[in-house]
Amino acid sequence: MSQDILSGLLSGLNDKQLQAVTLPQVSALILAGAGSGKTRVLTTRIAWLIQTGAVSPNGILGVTFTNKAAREMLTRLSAMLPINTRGMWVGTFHGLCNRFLRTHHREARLPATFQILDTADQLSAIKRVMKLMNVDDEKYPPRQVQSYINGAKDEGLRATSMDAYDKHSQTLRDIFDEYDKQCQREGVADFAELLLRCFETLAREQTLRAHYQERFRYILVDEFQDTNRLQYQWLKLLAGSQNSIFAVGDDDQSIYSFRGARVGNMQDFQVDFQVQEVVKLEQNYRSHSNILDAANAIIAHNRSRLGKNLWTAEGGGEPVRLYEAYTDTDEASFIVDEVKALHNEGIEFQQIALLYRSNAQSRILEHALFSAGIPYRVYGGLRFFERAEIKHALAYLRLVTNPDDDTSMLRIINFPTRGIGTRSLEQLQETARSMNSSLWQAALTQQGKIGAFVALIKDMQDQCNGLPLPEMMDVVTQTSGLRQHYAAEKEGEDRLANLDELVTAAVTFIKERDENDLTDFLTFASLEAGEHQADPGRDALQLMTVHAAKGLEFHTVFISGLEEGLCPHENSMSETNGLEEERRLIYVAVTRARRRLYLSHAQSRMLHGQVRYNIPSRFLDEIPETLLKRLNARPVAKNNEPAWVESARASSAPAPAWKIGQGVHHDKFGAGVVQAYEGGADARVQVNFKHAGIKWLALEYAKLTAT
DNA sequence: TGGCCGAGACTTTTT
DNA sequence: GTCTCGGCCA
Repeated sequence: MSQDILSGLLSGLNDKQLQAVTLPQVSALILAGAGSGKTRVLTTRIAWLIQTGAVSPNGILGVTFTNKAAREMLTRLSAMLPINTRGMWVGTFHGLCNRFLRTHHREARLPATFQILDTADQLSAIKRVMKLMNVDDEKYPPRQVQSYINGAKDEGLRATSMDAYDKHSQTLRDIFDEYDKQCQREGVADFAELLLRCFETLAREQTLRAHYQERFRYILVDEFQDTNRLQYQWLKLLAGSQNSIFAVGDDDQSIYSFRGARVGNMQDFQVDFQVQEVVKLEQNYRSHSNILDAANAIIAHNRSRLGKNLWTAEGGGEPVRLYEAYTDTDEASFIVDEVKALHNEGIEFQQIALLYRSNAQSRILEHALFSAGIPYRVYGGLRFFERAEIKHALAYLRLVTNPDDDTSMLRIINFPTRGIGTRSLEQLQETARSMNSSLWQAALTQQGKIGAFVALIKDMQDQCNGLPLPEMMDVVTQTSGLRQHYAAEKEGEDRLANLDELVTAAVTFIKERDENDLTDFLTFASLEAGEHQADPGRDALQLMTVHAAKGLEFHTVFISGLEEGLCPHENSMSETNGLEEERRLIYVAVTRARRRLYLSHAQSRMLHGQVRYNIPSRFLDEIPETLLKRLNARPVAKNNEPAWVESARASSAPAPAWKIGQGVHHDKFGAGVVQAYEGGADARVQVNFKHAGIKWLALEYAKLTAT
């Protein structure tokens, strides 16, 4: 019986995958290329460990970066094995640290109901600290202060260990210090704090550390190339001297260094954990080889690599299409026309993605799509729990559990307006400061409007006591006056609908987790901000940045704006290894495509309200010409046809007919035999090369000679 | 308190 | 081009 499960688990794995899954208890680095079955290996490894009796589900720690990835792992796992995954520690770094901190809040020196600050909350908390400290926000832009603080925490540093060699860095350090004190006072933790606090607690509390080290015999990490210094230290601490870490990652897909991700962790890991063998998963199950060859050729230009080459058992497939547009609008209309054609051929819109380097590029594409009536969906806007009305409602709820949360208090003390103006607020803040207490404590001493607000929150606390979550949502949105406020607003319907949706979210939360704890729900809202404004169910084209596309795949991918300055982005050039990261970005983008890939650039484009003339991205030059099919714009379009149609037609005229079975020679691929032939606008031949394998070659460009 | 206007920014953002 | 923020006025 269990033998059956075991062989079922392992069947269908290729040699490398099998090797990775069945490694003995050693720390291992799995270099998993794009589309190489990484998630499958990771989950099968866990299932295999459990099924062979190496470890109980309790002894496994599985870490990912996104909630989606964590969910995916759990879902697959429960499909593989008849186990209850509920008690398993599989989750995101933040989710797991949160779990730890809730359980051991005393040792971590946090209130049991501590709240989590998201990025926006953190920024306003920083602004508050700076105001209190009388720091000039022209000299110290709050956003920069924020990235200073987060950058430090990501490295595992506190204010006390920050260098301060001049006035400026001293001030930054002081703000950092004050900010942390404020968070502590208010019982809140930002994202980075979750990790740092968990790390520090484990480092300090010997008993706790021993307990978890004893427990987590097998630690598995997804997207290891994206770990920052602190996350790596955290893993090391948990691993201790006897546990093993199974790290899966791809250095070529490291695109988050601007957020503290440190590819160097992969090299360090090999040394620190005496990794004997790096298992490389290079067989790609996603794309045709023309696409992979293009990706390989591009990434080969990077110097700092662990080294890896993707290959596929499938054929060459279609050539990579390259379009040079005159303007950004021309580029957009080209894409629209191609998308229409593809859709007519039966490709679903949702199987087509338009990728770009920066969000600013989406507008013009959206405009063209909208005019053409093509349904599309843009990823990356505000998420559900980030919407203003939702954050307002949540702020009331946060005060209900933890009235000392000043950030939430300030958000809603006068929203909807109840006559508490800037002046009275300043007085209240002054009082709080002199009492060295939270705003709430100060407010308790007040009469008048502030007193009425206190009474309002107390009333909510009473009403919510013992209620199911969805009803709490109702109580709060009613009692606070939020509903009335939005009902009276001209365009308030959407916001009201979102408030209703909040109730639904609470219902779903209870159904899925079988718990009714407000703090848990609020944590969920912070840690899992919800879908990026989705309109699912409808077949729509997918628009997103390259970053957002990581981990996804599509039948057809358009990568637009491949121009110097945009991609590689000009701002990246001043950063160390900036160019290499930009190249990895292109690599990620290219490897999203299964069957068809379009690359495009425009000679001129409107950027920041100015027309800019860009030269084609250097990355385009790195793709071998033999893999490309150029669809160039023509200055004049006849018959109202898009310019590129004519161009394609014009190039179709002379096509030397190759016969199947004919021996040929190619400068790069060497000797081969023609296997298939296609005529028409883009005549091409399929050649089976002795050494390079089967490839489709565009006759227009490939220099083939008969042998 | 809210609305309007001008200045200035503007790469990417798993949590 | 377009969004956000801060200041100023009704």
